[in-house]
Amino acid sequence: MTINEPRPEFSWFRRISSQFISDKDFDKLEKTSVKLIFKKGETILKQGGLPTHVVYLEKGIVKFNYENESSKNLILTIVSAPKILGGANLFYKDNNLFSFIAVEDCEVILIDAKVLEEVLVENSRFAMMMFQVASEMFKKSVMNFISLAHKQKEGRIADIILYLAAEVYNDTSFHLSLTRKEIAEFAGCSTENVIMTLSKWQTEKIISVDGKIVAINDIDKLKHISKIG
Amino acid sequence: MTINEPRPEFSWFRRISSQFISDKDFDKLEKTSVKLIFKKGETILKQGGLPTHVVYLEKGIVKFNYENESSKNLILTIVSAPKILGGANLFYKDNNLFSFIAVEDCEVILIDAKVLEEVLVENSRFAMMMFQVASEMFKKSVMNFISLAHKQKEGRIADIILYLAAEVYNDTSFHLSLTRKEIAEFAGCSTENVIMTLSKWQTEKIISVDGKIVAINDIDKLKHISKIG
DNA sequence: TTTCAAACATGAAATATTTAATGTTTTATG
DNA sequence: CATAAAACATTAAATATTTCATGTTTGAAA
Repeated sequence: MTINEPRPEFSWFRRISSQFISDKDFDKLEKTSVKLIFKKGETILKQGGLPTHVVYLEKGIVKFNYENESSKNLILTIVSAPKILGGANLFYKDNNLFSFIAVEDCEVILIDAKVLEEVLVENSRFAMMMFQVASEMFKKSVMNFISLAHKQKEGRIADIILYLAAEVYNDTSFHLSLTRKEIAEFAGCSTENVIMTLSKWQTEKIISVDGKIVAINDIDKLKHISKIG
Repeated sequence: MTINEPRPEFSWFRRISSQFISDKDFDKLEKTSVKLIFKKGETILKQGGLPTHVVYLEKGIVKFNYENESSKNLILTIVSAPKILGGANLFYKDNNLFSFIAVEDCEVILIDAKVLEEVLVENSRFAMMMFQVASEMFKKSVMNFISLAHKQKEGRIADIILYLAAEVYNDTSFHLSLTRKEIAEFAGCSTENVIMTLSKWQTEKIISVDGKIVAINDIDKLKHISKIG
């Protein structure tokens, strides 16, 4: 983790915020913010810690990771920049429910939570927008959980591949930055199951896998697997 | 479902709101609200419908129910009155992600979402408080899902019994208003599994079950089962 | 009160999933 | 570049879970 000067850009966040708050208020946020660079695998915000900052992800990919008492991980969702990382950690005063961990090198701006709250209180439309953003993230997690509860492994892994293509990499073929173990933690199953399923789909020509390179060849078949669970 | 006159009381909601909004604003909410009574099993708010109202649960118990394409249900969480039913349905502009269904007879006040939004925009501290409440609900669902993903059936069912005792019935012995099937939909497992597990715990004297009456005899053992998963 | 449907209950068979054992490949680091 | 650790991969055995078949009990409605 290294500190990077000078002042952060906030480009995407500035654009969407400008509809709701004044330049003065945005400057206030910017002045108390700090830009950091996290390398793959580094923890941006730790589960159990106090929510002193709100994370604006400017570049990179982040996993929402829950670790239980036995050190088993569960990935709640995975998001790509640009995004305000909210969910339960935004507006929520208790200790962070989960960690944010960089899945790829990330550029991140940490916004002081106190200052943000001041700005939110002064700009209720802005607050509403931020809550919408947080709800959006919540919805992503819930949909993943629903898949997890309703479907068998194959349906869950199909959902994850489809989700990654549509929402994270924005392409049907992509360089997978997650390990098989992480996909398993996302799907709530064993690593072996992920490996076996991907291999099987490879032989069935539904996807092509070459190490970290994944390409969806037959998205309809994948969607069908997702549907029948 | 029957309409009940005259004006709703809002007692709990009025009390917590009074710290944040004026009587005038509260009256505005009250005037556009309608009090309804739902019988056990009736749907208060339907999945897929538009979030035209925010639900204030004055009396009773409600399940958050998600139904998938194959008509299989998943219970996200269960809450008891008094409570503002939020989560993704509050402040969220898309169609409702899930239904609210009465698990026991309920007294409910439907608040016009548009009017509430007006009041929220005018009273940012009140808005923040409502966000907190919604986040609280979110946390409950997420914790249930985490249990679901990390633990085996017994750990999950133990979590549910503990949750119901602590958060819904506020007693270690209670009249269970859920069927075994509903517990299964909460735990994400088969009905048979719930029945077998409860019977097993009954013979092990961890709980007493007599039809709908459930009593926790050995809460430490139950917590241990929850812990080891 | 009778009757029917749903809920509750149990055990066995079928299926899904994890664990363990083993080996190869890739990746990071001294 | 060598080397160790992690990731990837495959299989069989062990375990967990669901499905199915069957029967009893309970509760709501005619």
